[in-house]
Amino acid sequence: MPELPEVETIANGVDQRVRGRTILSLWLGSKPEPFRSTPAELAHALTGSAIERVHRVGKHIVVDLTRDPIAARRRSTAAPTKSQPWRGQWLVHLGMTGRLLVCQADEPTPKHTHAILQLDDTREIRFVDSRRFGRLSVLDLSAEVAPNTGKRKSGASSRDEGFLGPGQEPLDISFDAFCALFRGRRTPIKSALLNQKLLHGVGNIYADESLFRAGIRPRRQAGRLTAKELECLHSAIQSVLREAIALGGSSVSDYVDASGQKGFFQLEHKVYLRTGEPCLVCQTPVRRILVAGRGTHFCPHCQH
DNA sequence: CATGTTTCCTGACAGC
DNA sequence: TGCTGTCAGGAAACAT
Repeated sequence: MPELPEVETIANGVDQRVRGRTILSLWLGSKPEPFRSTPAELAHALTGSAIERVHRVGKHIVVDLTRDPIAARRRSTAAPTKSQPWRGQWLVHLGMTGRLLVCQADEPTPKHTHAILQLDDTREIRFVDSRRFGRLSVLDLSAEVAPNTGKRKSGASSRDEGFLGPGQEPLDISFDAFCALFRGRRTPIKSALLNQKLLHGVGNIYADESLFRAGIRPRRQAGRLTAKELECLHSAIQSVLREAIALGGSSVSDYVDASGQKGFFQLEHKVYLRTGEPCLVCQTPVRRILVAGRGTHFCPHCQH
């Protein structure tokens, strides 16, 4: 399932392939679940827009879009002399099984394709998602930025809480800010790590792997970790995520990047999906429990 | 507010 | 072979 390292890999791959291209047209499937913006909003933001860059925020792939004033004027009769370029963003959340693929337009369309963006060459960007937990939405930045303050209007998009919300980037967060996230929380540390309102981008695989590396049991109360343990966890999360990004993510179930390549970090997993197998450090069988409704893997000897 | 539980989806896989 | 049942999980909705 795509978490931060997988999303980073996909976003980088898509960026390399389509940066600078223009979206000529858009096709949307009939299943409504994947669309958090209306089809009209999606069409308005995407059709005719140029892709300025593709990057990652938390678990979202963010496609920065622009339309220059000349093109915008051509599209409408209004002709302001000093019009700013129109700006927007296409947000893609892959959920469990979502894929964002760049391919030739004549390649066969896979089952569960929900959106196709035709580019100004012979290629397409396709959003494919069998389980339909993934979500597509667009932001109109020109409309949502107040002219005087430059700040986004409050309440512009409560639907995109996970994207614009309070969560912090785990690779950027300072140790002090990291500690503050958990202070006073009685929820299990694993639940806190999965909470996107606290940290962006950590999912089931990297929560388990980080807790193993830090030697902390997943059910420990978040607010009761010692300073030393928090220090271990802070650096464990960052090192696990960085190593996973370097290896192109973890390919469990059917994850592939923008060109269909698999990642290699699954070969480095110490506990995730290793239930009953010997711990690679102490040989104790890896145990599986349920935390926050998620399968949770840990070594009862190495983690305290 | 904080925390726990249920729901949405389909493919994979076990068992008969 | 083909059917049925179970399970996985991100995040939102709902319940406590």
